[in-house]
Amino acid sequence: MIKRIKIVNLLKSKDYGKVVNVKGWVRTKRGSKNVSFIALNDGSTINNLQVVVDHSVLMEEILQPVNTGAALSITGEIIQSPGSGQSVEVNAKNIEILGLADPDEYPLQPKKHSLEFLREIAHLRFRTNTFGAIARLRHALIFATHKFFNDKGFYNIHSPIITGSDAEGAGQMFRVTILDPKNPPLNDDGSVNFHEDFFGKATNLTVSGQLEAELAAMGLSEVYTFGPTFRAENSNTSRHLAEFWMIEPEMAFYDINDNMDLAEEMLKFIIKYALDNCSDDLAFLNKRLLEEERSKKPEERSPMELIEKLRFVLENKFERITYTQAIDILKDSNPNKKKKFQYVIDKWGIDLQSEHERYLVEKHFKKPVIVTDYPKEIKAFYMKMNDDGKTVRAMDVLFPQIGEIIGGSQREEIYDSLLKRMREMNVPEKELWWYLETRKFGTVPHSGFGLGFERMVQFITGMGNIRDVIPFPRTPLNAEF
RNA sequence: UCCCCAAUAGCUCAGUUGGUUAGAGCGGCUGACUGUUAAUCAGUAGGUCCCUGGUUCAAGUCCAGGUUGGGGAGCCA
Repeated sequence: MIKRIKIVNLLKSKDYGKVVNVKGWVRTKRGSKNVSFIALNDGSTINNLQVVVDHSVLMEEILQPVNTGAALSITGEIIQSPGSGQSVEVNAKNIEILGLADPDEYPLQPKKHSLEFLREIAHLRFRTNTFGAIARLRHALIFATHKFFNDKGFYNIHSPIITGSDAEGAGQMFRVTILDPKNPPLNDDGSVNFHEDFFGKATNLTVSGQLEAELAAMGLSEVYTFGPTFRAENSNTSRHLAEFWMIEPEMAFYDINDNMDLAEEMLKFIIKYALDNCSDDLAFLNKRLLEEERSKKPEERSPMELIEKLRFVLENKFERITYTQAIDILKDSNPNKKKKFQYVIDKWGIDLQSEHERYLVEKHFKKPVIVTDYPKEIKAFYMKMNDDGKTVRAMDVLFPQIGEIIGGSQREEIYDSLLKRMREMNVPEKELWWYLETRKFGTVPHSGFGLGFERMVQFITGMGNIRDVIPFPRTPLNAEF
């Protein structure tokens, strides 16, 4: 029995004359009278293996039903390729058909398909160059994330996916219940009696692991979560999912500056990991983006190619400004004076809109920007109050094209101050008794942030729509597959 | 949820002012071809023009409603 070799390793091999077995899916088949060529891919690399079928060795009839999409097991000899597209190829001695793909039904062709079409056949899109590259990159970025934190002595914490608290304050939640929706048990006042539900209380899917991560950090010092997150918002944009993956580090003894340093170091580590380990896939995505941009108007094109942009982020320090400085810059900016902004900046205290964030990142600083010290009114209850009593130690990391990639803060660690903020913002203190207790027993200054994993994958792959960087996207009206 | 745009062959698209039998490229199939690179060449099949209703002698084309998709905004990561 000849052992199977993966195409990624075979393409690096120089064992000419060695007989090997490869298995994979046919990308294209082309032939002439005496010889046929099969481009075979097994997902181990974006590059295809060229399999040569000499019709004097193997009957052409074997290949007759083989088409794009068919799965083959091929045994043959590694040879140095006389052709120009590759250095190594395989001379087939035996071909076993593992599974055919009826060309009348199989939707993928050896041509460019629209991303919209591929979204409709998400079960098959792993077999394309683009989605293969994204899947491999996504994996590498997951691995790099764990490596980064592990190397720094952080512990990975599995925060709960089902939560009994609806006070996490990050948007609409998905209810988790085993009650009969047509006939739920009712209280005397007609409301649903959740005491009879599975957990004896109303439960939801988590919108954030932060509060639990804070609990862990209060004993383990430095922790991070990396888990699924669910938001039942009716968001229809290219950067929102109802189910996404979030990375949430939480660190005891870190102030807001330590927090920013960590965020910047982490993003750069992961980008560098991708550049160092995924060069073939990135080169392909770089080319893909370039071709896509050709159809855009010149003024809408990105000033940098994908890889160039990643290097640029890596080599430049993120700009750090306060909210107040951001408002001053925006107030004096040309688009604001000429009323080009849809929302004109007139006074301190308003929330920054996408157009403002994009101006700061893409036009003014031309690099990632971290905005800190936002007005307390537009930020969450748990953020540490500054001495001015007006702003909190929040930080948003803004990236070109995708906007907010990280949102974080130093947390309010003083019991009385936190309780005051909860009451001001109508956060139910009774439900979060356990959260408050961390401020009662051995409280320490601490910080953390949340990074939307898919937004980072978007940035690194150059994909414009977040639905294309997660295998099976969950968005309003879409839970197929 | 709001604003804008789109839906025609398996895919990507064209379709004039409303006017006869709706087209192209790619892909499929058949054949040709001395090693091709999304091969090439010849031939061939392939259509509920998104759905429902309306206007009209006549609708792929105009109007209304709906569905789905895309872009932007909000919510955010």
